[in-house]
Amino acid sequence: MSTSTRRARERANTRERIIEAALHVLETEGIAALTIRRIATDVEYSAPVVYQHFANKDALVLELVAYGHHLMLTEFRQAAQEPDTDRRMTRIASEYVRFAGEHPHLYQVMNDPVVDADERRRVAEPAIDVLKELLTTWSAAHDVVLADPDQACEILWGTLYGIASLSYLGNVGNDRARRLAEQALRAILLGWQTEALANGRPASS
Amino acid sequence: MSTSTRRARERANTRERIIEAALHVLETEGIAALTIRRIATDVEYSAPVVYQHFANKDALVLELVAYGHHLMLTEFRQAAQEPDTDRRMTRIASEYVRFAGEHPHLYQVMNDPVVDADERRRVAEPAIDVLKELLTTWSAAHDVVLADPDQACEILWGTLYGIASLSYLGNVGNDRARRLAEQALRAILLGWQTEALANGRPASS
DNA sequence: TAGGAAATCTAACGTCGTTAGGAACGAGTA
DNA sequence: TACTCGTTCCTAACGACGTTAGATTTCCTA
Repeated sequence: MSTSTRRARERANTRERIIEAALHVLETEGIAALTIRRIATDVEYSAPVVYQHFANKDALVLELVAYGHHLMLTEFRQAAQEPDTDRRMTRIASEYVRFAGEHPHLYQVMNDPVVDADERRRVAEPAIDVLKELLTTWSAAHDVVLADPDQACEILWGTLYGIASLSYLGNVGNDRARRLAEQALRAILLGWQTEALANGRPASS
Repeated sequence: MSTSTRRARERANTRERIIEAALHVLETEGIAALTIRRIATDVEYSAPVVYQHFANKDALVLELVAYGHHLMLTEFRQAAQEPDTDRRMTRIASEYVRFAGEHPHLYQVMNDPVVDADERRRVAEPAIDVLKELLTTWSAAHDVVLADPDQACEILWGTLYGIASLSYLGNVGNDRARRLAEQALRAILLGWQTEALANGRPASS
């Protein structure tokens, strides 16, 4: 009995080591270096051992994607502690882009079309939920009734993703991208605010 | 003399056929099917022949990327004919996202980090310039002085890219993404307008 | 200590991008 | 017409990839 639990513990341990090795390779050398053989070598095993812990390479990569979103989520929660409602939104924007700049390869994999769309959406959900929550409190604080909060959240998420991509695709530097994101968010929110102010009817119709 | 020109013509012709075959494979079967051997088979040659026309696969792919931007540019120019200044901007947004939805695999390759950043930026430039031009006329028509028009253009470009990506990454349907893009653009522009109106000073500070 | 399951390895398959080396072709010249 | 030479093209191969099969070793248990 005790030996079987120990074996299970060892199994879980090597599984974790594989993930960590994969993450290290990805972050330090990019996605091109992320091969099964390379990862196996780093954990001092032969390649087939990896397949005892993951069905295939995609499953392993998905684990990295999930970790990436987890990491991003914690940074989001930190930014969400900002008391000022408006500044909180721009900080989220800034943090999002900063994350993409600090973990370019991880960010790239997090949004790589090769990983299954459903899985990608699933692991991204918690982070999106934080944004949604912040948007809700923002709209309440400014008496802005959004006709479709989900839609509004998707707009913000897409905008942040796009501007962060400008950075990691090399179109603009990360610092500049952060400013762009902050301003984009500010402009969108201000637009919704004025729209709601102009007609008593809800914004984002 | 005449034979050498004929040979050159034939060379250029097979080169073109290779590009067309590659484009066809990409658009109909996706990037995973885009292999040198497959393309060579489709033009009834052996694989090494491709390397007489392109230094490597990346060079061939870059040709597809350039074509994609060319295609997008023509659709942009068409949308730019819309007389109404505001509607013109939302139409650009809509067309951008529609393009991504109609040519998902091509769009994916157009923004794939594996193609060189400088080259990618270079081939994308004309399309961005159209957007910049439209933004300039828009700001003039609304007496909105943008502090940094380039920055403003980058924001719009990034936003469109992000929201279009929501569609091709499978987060939202294409029709919905088009509406999102239109609204995002509308909100941003309205935000800038308000900002400019509020203080006599320029928007997008 | 013998047996059997679990863990691990080596070797291989098929595919990829890419290159080397030689065969076939076709135009200009003796 | 026969020779030559540059171009064009193909077959074969290399190394690396993800992945699987089968043999071998390790280690617990009875």
